[in-house]
This record gives sequence, C-alpha cells and structure tokens, in this order.
Amino acid sequence: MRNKIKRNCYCGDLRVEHEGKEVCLAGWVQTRRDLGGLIFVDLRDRSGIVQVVFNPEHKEALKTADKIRSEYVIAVKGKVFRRPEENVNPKIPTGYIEVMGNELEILSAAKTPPFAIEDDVKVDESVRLKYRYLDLRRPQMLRNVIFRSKVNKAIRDFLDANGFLEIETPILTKSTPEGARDYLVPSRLNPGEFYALPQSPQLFKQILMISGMERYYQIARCFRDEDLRADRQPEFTQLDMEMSFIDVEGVITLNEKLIKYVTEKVTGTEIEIPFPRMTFKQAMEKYGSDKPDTRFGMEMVDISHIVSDSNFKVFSQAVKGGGCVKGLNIKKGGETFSRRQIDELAEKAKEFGSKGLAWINITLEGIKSPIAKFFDEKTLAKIIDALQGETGDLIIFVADTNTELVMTSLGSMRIYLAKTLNLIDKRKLNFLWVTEFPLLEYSEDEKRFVAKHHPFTSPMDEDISLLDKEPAKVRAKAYDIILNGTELGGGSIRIHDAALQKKMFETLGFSQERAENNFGFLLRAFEYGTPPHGGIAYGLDRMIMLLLGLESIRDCIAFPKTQNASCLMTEAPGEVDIKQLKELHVQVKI
RNA sequence: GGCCCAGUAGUUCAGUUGGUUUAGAACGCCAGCCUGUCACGUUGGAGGUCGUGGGUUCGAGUCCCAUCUGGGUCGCCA
Repeated sequence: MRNKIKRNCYCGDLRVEHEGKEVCLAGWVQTRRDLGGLIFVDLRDRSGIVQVVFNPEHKEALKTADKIRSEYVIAVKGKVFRRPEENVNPKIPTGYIEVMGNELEILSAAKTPPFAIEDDVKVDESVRLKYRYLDLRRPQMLRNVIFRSKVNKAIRDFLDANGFLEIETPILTKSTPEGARDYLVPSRLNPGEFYALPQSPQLFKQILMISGMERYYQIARCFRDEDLRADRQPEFTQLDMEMSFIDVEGVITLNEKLIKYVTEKVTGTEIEIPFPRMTFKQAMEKYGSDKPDTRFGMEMVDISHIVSDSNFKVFSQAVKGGGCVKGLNIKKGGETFSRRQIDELAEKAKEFGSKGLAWINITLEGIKSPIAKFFDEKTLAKIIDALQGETGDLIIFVADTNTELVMTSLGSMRIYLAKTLNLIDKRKLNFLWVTEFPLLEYSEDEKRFVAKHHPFTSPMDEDISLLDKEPAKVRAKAYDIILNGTELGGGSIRIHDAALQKKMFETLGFSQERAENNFGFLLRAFEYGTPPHGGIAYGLDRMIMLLLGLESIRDCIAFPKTQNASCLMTEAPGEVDIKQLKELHVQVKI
C-alpha cells in the first residue's frame, strides 16, 4: 500500500477536547452529501462515525471527494474544529466537532452495496448472509461480535484466576454411538475408515482428569449433524469445563461465581447468587418442563386428589388409570378470551399433545364451564380454591392417564400463553439450576434404556441400589443451568469407578464387546487411578444470544449456516474434484 | 421426514374475481444544479428471466402440479 496518510486516531473517539488537533483518519464512507462547492463525508471505522468536510480551500481534496461513493475506503488528513452551535448534530457522539479535510486519499473503491450499512435495515436474511462481510459492518452486528469477544475474555480471566488450564482437544476424533448424528471425515491413509468431528470434548476432558490436569476448560467447537433451528447450528461453541475432586455442590457454586463474573462484566447487570434450584421432579410438576421459565408465574396445580371420584369421567378415569389432572389459572383470562378464542386454545392444546382442554370461566355472572355440571358445588369450590381462582379468571385443565403428557402439554400451553399475553418481562435474567435428573429414560425406538445425559453420568449414591430393579427411578448427579426458560448448559459428576461404569453399560444393554469397541480407551484409562470428577458445558452461542436479547443464534455467529446447513457466502458445502474422492477412497452415489 | 410462511427492479414492497396499454411505488443507483448538510435539497434518467420447470386458458405475476431457495416449527438434537 502506497498511502501516505497514516492513521493516528479513530473516528468515533474525537470530541471537543481534540479541537485544533491535526488528525489522520481512515475508514469507510458511510455517506457523502454533495452541496456543490462543499462536500460532507461521514467516515466510519470500528469506533464510530465522524463528519469530514471538504471545501474549496483544499482544491485537490475536494476534487477527490467528488469521486468517492458509499463504502469507499479512504484516508483523510485534517484538523478538528468545534462546530458552531447551529451546526451541531446531537444524534451522534462526535456531533459537536467535525474534521476539515485538507488531504484525501482513496485507498479502495467499492461497488454499491446491495443493502445500506446501517441498523434496522430492512433486508432479507439470505441477502445479509450472502454478503456477510457487509452485514458485519453494521453497528449492531459489530456490537455482537465485540460482545462475544468480551464474553470469551471474561471467561478466560475468571477460569484462569481459578486454576483452570485451557487445553485443546482433537477435532478429528472417533465416532461414538448414542447422541446426535456425527459429521464424518474420510481418512486418506486408512482406506474405508472415518474420523468423526466431536459432538463435545466429553471423553477427552475426562481423560484429562485422569491425566492429573485437575481443572480443565476449553472454548470448544462442536459438531452435530441434526436439523437446524433459530437457536441451533450444526457447528457451535461450547464452554466446556471439568474438575477433579469435586461434587455437585462444588460445580454449582463455582459456576454461579463464573456466571456472575461474566454477566456483570459484559452487561453491567448485577446478578444475585446463589441461583434458585429445583429438582427435575419439581420442575416438571410445577412448570411442565425441565427448563422452566420463571420470569412469570402461572404455575401448574395438581387437582387429581380433588376430582378422582368425580362424575366427570375424563378426569376420574385419568386419575384411576395412573395419570393425573392439572390446571393453570390464566389470571383475568375470562376477560381477554372470547368463547371462540377458548376453542382456539383447545386446538392449541391438542397441538401440544393433550387430548382436549377443559376450562372454567369465573365471570361476574357466575361460573361458565362445560364441565361444571359434573361437579357438586363443594368440589367445584375446591378446584377453584386450589388454583386461587378469582372473578375474571379463566382456568384450564388437561387430564390424561399419561402423567408426563399432562405436564408437558400444559407446560407448553403455559409458555404459549405467556407469549401471547405478553406476561414475560424481557429485562429479567432468571438463572436457575435444575438438579436430580433421571439417569435413564426408556427408548421406545430401541426397546431399551438410554442415558438421559450420557453413559458416564454418576447415579446418586442413594439410588445405586435401584439400578437393577427400577432403572427408571434412578436419579443422576446431573444438573442443568437454565436462563429464561432456555437450557444454557448442563453437566454431571461422572462415574470414576470402573465397576460402576461396567454396570452402567450393562444397564444400557451394551455388550462388553461394544463397550470395548466404542469406549475401550476410556475404560482402560479408568483402570489407572481416576480421581472423582465432574463438570459442565455451556452452549456459548446461546448464552451470548440470550444476554444480547437476540432472536436468533445466527446474529452472534460471524459466519452462520442456513437451515439447509449451507453457507450462502462461501456456498459450502460443494462438490469436490473426483481426484480428491479417489484419494479418500470415497465413491459417491446419489 | 411432516406442517406453516415467503420468493416481482440493487433493496423493501404493491399488483383486486385471470384481461387498461410498455408490470408500479419508495429507497438506492447514474447525470446536471447547489457553500452548512447530517434522512441534504432539486431536475432528469437508467434499471425486471415476476425463483425454476411444466400445465389449464383465447389470455397467467395472478389458477393447478412439480421443484429449488430462505425462514419458523414438530420429529430429531445422549
């Protein structure tokens, strides 16, 4: 580059105190306003925008300024002037001054961008993704990138100060069963064999504990070949950590300090610790979800005991069949929901898996409800009392012989209602621990128990004896950290006893051979002195999305992929040369 | 894999029951004028594979079928 003007300060930093100073700036042309003999240029760099003026006193510069267009890259030498009162622009931080340009150099011309480089630009996301380098120039996107960088730094500062080592683990690794679909990489040197990209560094971090590292962390890229969502990308970043000689309490308290430190550092919002905790069972019973959103109330109430002997067979038979009846009180819902809208709610409930929706509308004129006639006055009063029903409220019920279905469908209704009725205070940051997850869950597909977290999760000591007879009842030393109804991360204390690990594999229906094939290296490592250990992993993209209040994870990832898992900028994935395939011993059939 | 929404100028959109001429508007872009603009103003101008393919029809941006792309969601994501 032959440019003579060397930058010595940043556009967004200039203030009245710099008056009279000769400055050299460089950046992109935000806008050019040509008044004939006078040209104004808003110059933008990473720090912000400042107005540069070109007038006939500097003929060469003015002549060059005539040629520049939006997004040209220029360098300017000029003097900082305080603007006269009537020319101040209070809308921008640098609006009290301007730079009188006396030298101007065009460093690079630019095509007209396909969309304006400004916030709240009305443009389809696919256009933004195709021209991501332009999209990232927008202040909002720049802010997100900077924010993310600050989060990473705060994490590193905290963990470093707490004795953690940042250790990298392989990207080319081994495919393991269970869990998500793997991304595979063919091996040139080993024909017919494949690496898998890691779904998480899980096994390596446990090995690192056996290696005596004691405290490990990594801001690790992870890969899962599953369908995408607004908060799910095929490659994403985990804050992964593991500690030796630790228990559930230890992991939780350290992580509360970490979250407090990081959040306060990057948002300035004060975070109170310790966070509330609830068990998986409590979460399901009250909120119908293992990741409750506690920013609003409307908790579920069980009325099974009240209606078990009632004449309303939908309710009584649900209870007698081993299920339950639960209700939600939509405060003042009787006033907001018309009869027709209540019917729409019932349709919604069906979408969420329930067979129907019963309701009681407590109006000024008395109870309105298609099911009231089945109950005597005393029972009806008890039901309403249980849900703290008052005049104007609308109470809805779901009943089923499948208790879990009642909880999850009503839980989904709860979230749906909160969104439609605007019950959520978006300024809140409600962190919450959910503990005592079930160790196992029965898979109808595979006709066996599978690990809810992963196969290395330790059962709770008092439940180990249940492993043989009632595996479904065994609780795990596992915990999730929830923020505003979204799972931020999760982890567990691991099994460090070879015999217990073996038993776990048996319960999961793994043959010894299969366990050896898939996890042999880990089992072998376990035999050489394994410290008790445990850890946690956060979805870092998701955490940043939530802290920034973004709707999509894509807005805090510099180069995200579309729902089709393709990159509109690079056009990945793409076809490759036949020669490459041959070297990899890969034949393509479509 | 299922369901839903969208695709018309560089961008965001309008385009009625299928028929008003050459498919419009705004912003952007280009050119002229303009010394205090900051959403500069002003005069003029250029710019279209109506996502793609097929079908119905005298006639399709509009109706039908298929397909592609982007988004949301269910399944899936230990």
